[in-house]
Amino acid sequence: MARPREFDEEEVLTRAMGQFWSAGYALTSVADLERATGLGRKSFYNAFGNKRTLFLAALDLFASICGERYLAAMEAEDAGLAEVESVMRRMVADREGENGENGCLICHTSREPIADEPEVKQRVDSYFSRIEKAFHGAIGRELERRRRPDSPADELAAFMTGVLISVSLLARTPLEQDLLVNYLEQSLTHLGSRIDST
Amino acid sequence: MARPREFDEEEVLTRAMGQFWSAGYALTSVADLERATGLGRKSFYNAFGNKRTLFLAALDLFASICGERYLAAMEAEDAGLAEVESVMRRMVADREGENGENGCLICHTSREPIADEPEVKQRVDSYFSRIEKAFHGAIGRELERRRRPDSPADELAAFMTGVLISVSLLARTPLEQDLLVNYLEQSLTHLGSRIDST
DNA sequence: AGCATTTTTCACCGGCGGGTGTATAAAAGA
DNA sequence: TCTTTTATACACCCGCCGGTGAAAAATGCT
Repeated sequence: MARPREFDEEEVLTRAMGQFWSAGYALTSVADLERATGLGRKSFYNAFGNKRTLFLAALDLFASICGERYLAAMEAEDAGLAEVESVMRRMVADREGENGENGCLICHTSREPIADEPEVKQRVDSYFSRIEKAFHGAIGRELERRRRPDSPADELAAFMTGVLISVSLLARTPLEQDLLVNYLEQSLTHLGSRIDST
Repeated sequence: MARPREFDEEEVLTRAMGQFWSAGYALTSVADLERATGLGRKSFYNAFGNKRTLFLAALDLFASICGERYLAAMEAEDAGLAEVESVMRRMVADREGENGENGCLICHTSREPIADEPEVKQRVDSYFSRIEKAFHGAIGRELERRRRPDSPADELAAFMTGVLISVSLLARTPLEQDLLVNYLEQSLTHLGSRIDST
């Protein structure tokens, strides 16, 4: 019927996400996206509408990737304190890998002006609440296992949510990796000791 | 001898700082600065050179103001755990006041592209290390008072540095104030318990 | 008053921002 | 082969960006 596309939409989206990830929305120009994806101007607009729409798609992709890599382990039926600890340690360790210095795209986005737009805000809020629910589930189960029905799972889940988001935000700071590791380990010590004894 | 200025340089600097504070460096245009200060284009360039130079001055002003408001209490000769706690609580409480949702200018700056420029990087680093030293001093004194010479003042100071910067960064996030208060209180609980007992 | 000096006003510059219109190229069906 | 449909290449649009030039206005000094 017509001329076929010369690019794979999913791969382009992945590259675009990488660009937003490292520079943020406001500081990514359409020229940057062309460079990152290899697409021409018009092909880009034909396929994705505009910069904003592409960004929303990138946010969704990121949420599904990171949900899989980090949150899924804590959302498992039998997840407990061990899973919380390993996930958090993986996050900090990942800072040393590819794109690691970039932290979490959604956490950064939450601090950009574009986060005021409803379609963005909704995505940020739902990701954040997914984080909190994941912690609540795992921590709650750990407390149940130790037969502490009246324990502060709410408080601890909210605390760990703050820690997780902080780690992502601190990742883009000149603070040394040592300090981040120490920060995380102390937070986990606190979590552990509050679970051990009320 | 010559025509006098129609503005007070210090007041203008303060207003400019406010603008950078709420929007950051990259997202503040010279037009924004004109609006915020009331100056005309050329007056502005005559007085401050350019946007970058003005920003450096704003950073210095901010460091001295915040150093006074927060760090000074912990840097006092006899400061201990009580001062650490009250300073941190003040920071979180300040989020509800004027400019409160903006957190700390220097913390935000550390995550902007301009932080790569040496003159900026140096200011950020020195402010961060001042924070860490302030914590180290107060926590160290508290530990001495309780006769714990072999205690982990280093670790705890680094931890609290992470907490302080996190609070500033989280301030610009859609997270609820409740969550921030809880995050801080748990961190202080951890600090207190690690000081109490090794 | 007249001059020297500085500040202010305002028009202007080239460059880059997001986004579009047009012409051409490539495929499928007839 | 010819038509239809869609994708590409590329020139182009206007508005905002940081920064500047030139002339007017306001002062102190003589």
